[in-house]
Amino acid sequence: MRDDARKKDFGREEERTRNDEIAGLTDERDTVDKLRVLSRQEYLKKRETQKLELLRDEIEMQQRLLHLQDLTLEEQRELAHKQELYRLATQRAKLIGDRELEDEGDESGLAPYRLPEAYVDERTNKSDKEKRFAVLTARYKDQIASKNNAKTEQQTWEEHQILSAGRLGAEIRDIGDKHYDLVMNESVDFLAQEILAGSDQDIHLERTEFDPRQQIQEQRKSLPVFRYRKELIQAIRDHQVLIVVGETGSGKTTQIPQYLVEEKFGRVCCTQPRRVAAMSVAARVADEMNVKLGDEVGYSIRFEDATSAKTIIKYMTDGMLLREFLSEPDLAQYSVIIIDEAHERSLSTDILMGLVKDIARFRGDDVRVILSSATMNAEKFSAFFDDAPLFRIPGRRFPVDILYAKSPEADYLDACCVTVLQIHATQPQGDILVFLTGQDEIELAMENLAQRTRGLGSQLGELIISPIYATLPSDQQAKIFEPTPPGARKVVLATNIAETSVTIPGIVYVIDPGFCKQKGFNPKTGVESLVVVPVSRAGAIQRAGRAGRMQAGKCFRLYTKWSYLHEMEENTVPEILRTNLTQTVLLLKSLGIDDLIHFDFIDPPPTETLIRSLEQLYALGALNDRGELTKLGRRMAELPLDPMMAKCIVQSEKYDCSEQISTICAMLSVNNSVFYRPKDKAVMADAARAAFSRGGGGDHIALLNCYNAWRDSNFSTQWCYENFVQFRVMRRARDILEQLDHLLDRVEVERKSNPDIIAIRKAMASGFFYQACKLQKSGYYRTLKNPHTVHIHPSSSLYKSERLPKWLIYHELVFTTKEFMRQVFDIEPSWLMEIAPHYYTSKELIDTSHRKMPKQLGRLEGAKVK
DNA sequence: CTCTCCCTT
Repeated sequence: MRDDARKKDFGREEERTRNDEIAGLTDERDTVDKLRVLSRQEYLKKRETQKLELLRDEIEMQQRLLHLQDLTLEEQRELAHKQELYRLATQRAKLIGDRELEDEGDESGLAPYRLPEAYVDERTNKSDKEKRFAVLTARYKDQIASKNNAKTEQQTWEEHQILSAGRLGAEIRDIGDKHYDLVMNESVDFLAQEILAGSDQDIHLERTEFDPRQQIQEQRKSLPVFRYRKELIQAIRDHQVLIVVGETGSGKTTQIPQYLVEEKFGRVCCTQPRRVAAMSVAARVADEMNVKLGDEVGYSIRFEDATSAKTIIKYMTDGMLLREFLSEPDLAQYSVIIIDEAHERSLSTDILMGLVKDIARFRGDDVRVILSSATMNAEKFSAFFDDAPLFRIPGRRFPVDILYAKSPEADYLDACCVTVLQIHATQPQGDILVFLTGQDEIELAMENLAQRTRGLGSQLGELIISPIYATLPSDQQAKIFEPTPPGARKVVLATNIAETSVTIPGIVYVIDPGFCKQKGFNPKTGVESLVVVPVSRAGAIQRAGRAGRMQAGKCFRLYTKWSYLHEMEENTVPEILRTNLTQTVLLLKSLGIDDLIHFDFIDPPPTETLIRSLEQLYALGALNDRGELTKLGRRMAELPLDPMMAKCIVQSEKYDCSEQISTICAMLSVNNSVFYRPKDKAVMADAARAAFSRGGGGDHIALLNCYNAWRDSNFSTQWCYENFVQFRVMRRARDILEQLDHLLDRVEVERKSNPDIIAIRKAMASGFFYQACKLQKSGYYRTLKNPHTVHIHPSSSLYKSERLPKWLIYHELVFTTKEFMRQVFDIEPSWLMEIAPHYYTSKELIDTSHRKMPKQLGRLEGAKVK
């Protein structure tokens, strides 16, 4: 308190001196100018770190955008340029420390470096879409401008590509090359077996060198889809549902909506499985049509709606369209519905397909449906939509040689590293992409590679090792986009993120060990799992394709051709078959779909999953005993949360703590790592994390404390850094909280604050009573319903508690090496009687405190006996 | 005494 007051006084003092200074000036205009300068100085000082953050985000954004368009050298160079700017700017910030920005400029006689214009309004901290997209689209404009030069690097590059693409299935080298013996004594033998054919007949484009607008139109005409325009439009006229099969680079996502608008089909919506894709494709199309983004062409994603009454082409995430069904069940505003990337089979896409099929029947000739997919699953989609015709458009890709291991490898991680070095020693220039299963494995591989390359520096070129996975802080993610220096070779160790979400420039070689981590769900126990499984053939093809984005490439599969053909599944099991569907079931119920067992799913989920969801919704009071949606259920469906959390929010009113519960729900929603734990600073990170749970109350209260502390720091990045908290994740939690706060009005919950941790935990328990468990004599826990043994996850704040709580509620049950409860808090059994008398009998909730319960020591002994 | 594959409302 006192500290705060002093700070405020200090601020006022400063202001006073400044005002005195200003008062000394006679000319009013000078005053204004001076004010402007002062405020600018103030502004610069205050916002420098945040601006750096923005630049970094922008880099990240652009990197994510890259995968949507064909990569050009311009794009890469611009990105590299930005990264260099960012590097210099951060370096400079470090160097000058507290010195005034203006001073340095004077000393050197040069204007100090200024960051690009911020596109975030510093008052509201909201992004200004127009500015933001001016920054984003500048890239395309630059590209067009530079093409007007006599012979650009772009042209040279493309000419080179045309030549190299001519040799389809370029020579396959014997990997057991003679250079290789110099480097190491072990190797992995490969057999060259097949070629993932390229299709690049359209790469040569004719150029007219005048108007940039014309250039854009020329570019559009060069896309493979263009030559099929007439037939495509005719097919759409003739058939209500059409499956468009086109590989990446065919231009289907950007062009088809434009053709439809040019042919006056009416309003078009096009769904994407990812947010960045929806945004960047919309930006691209707005540019091609020469309109302002958000007018005729717009996008709609969570937290951002860039559409208006004028919008005729709307790109959106699939989940967003699903939400639109709630307010407009027949989607009457759209004349054409395009579901893009349907082959990815995301949960939302699958549900959409069922709903859209129904709409198509209901609305008749009034609506057109287009499913856009890669080759896989296309026939299946056609069968689902009553044998809808397929329309095939060739893509644009370079050939990739595929090599299989001669015999299975026992230790694939080791085999990966050996193969990396084999490629490095024997293959021509080009970066390597290795697919691994998770962060742990990536870190192991980094160590392994570092060890193997130690002392080899003089014999081989430098090997730059970069990791990439989703929870890696964004500044470290940026490393994979840095151009490889001449003579060196980059190795990117990636998770599945590199399969679809991020495209890394310069990759020529792919190493595929054939595994990935995959989420699963056991409907009988409600346990989620995250286990390593073999990839499907479709996944393997997708991975191999990553080698052929820039030039002809090679893919090394660390499994035999026999296992590829006989042991691997054809397709990845769609998400709908391996997730908890409670939230989806609630959504469908609120859309008036009563008979879920017979809903038209393209792949019907296990009946147990649906029944479990229905039971849970009944227990929560969202459905009545006839399975009909209740008023409570309708309110819960409005909230973009898991029904258990939605229930907590609705119930929080009773405990006067809706603010606290909303905060906890927002923090729980950003499920992945709020807390950052680098290996070398693990002790410090753990200590910082422990500080949030000092007052007790379990992990949920710790999350609340964490958010509030960050809010009290005025959402500072520095604070995040000091407390090993990920800024990116916290910012997302803030967005979610803001959205929940708006929705409180709609679900008629009053905003109230109550810091009492008992009230907060009771409110949380009113949604999660379903997931309670009780300490056993063994020192382990046993769930009350569907009894089975579970363990507190070691990352939990209650893991090390001296006296283990007798009763716990968990947020999530995940099987990895054991059945772990992630995010737990302790409760009194009497609360369960108070909250869910319909669900528990008093017998189940007998307090056994009179009996002797084990402490931490006893638990360990128990483990030893077993 | 363990890590959290990837997405989305």
